[in-house]
Amino acid sequence: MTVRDELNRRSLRATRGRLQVYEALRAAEAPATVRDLHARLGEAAPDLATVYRILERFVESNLARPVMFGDGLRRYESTERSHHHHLVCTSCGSIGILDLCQVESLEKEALRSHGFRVTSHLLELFGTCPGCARQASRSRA
Amino acid sequence: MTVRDELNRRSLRATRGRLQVYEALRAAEAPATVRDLHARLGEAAPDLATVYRILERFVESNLARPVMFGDGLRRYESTERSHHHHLVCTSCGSIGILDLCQVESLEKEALRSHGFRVTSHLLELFGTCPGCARQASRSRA
DNA sequence: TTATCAATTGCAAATCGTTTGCATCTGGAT
DNA sequence: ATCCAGATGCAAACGATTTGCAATTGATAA
Repeated sequence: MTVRDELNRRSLRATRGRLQVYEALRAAEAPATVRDLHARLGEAAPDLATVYRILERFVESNLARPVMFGDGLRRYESTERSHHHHLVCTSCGSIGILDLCQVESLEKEALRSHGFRVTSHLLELFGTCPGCARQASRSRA
Repeated sequence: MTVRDELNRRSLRATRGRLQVYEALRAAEAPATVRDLHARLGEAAPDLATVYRILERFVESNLARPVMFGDGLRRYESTERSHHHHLVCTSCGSIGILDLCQVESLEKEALRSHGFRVTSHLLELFGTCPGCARQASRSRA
């Protein structure tokens, strides 16, 4: 399915800006901020405000997913990859992907103890990636 | 242990503003934004910028803990209550507390599959509280 | 108690991410 | 080729948070 089809299927006009942002999102190796995406597109990039609007639409249409690391910046990632969580290295900022999610038991507990029905969750893990751990042990030596 | 002691123990001067914010934080039934806290203190409240600085200090000193719901606002809660997660009702905004945390297995998996050492995490659950669920079913009827 | 000084605060201005109003442009249906 | 709702560019507005700096004030020592 081509990009245009994806957009079409969601009745989103296939404008140049959308095609560009869509590609940038796909190409990103990690969740990207609006500024990141905008910058990656260089000269031909649509206006920054437009990129904001495009991503808003993408989220509504489930082409993109917002990602929050709690640093006040909103990031986005393509929905091509399914639900997962991130391993955010607090030392170098690298992002790992954890394709494991075990919130069901928490959801059950929320329902059991509070009668609360969970519909979505926010879960990100922070720590040290192997590379940074190696460096740290080296410089410590 | 009195408030002053708590502050003292962390070599934080027991200023009026700190005492006030500390009490407001304790009294809050849910994680509160800086504006919330500032507003709750009314007339005698320290400057808003000061409240920001006070909370910054409180976090450093582990008297307060930042809480992120991904809506772009930073909230704080007292650390008197130990580590837990929140049940955020997306309908009425009420906050429930879940004193259960099962990220250890995820941490193990992160280490096993990525060599990533988790040091902290961000986990919030969104959904519908029992009150809102009742209302919804009623109006649906 | 009083003097002293670094820590703290108030105030205003600056930042920064994000949103919005509005006139213009354009994709795609006719 | 025409048309128009939807999309965009641009600039201004916003709201949360931060910062510079001068004035104030806890807490310690005399």
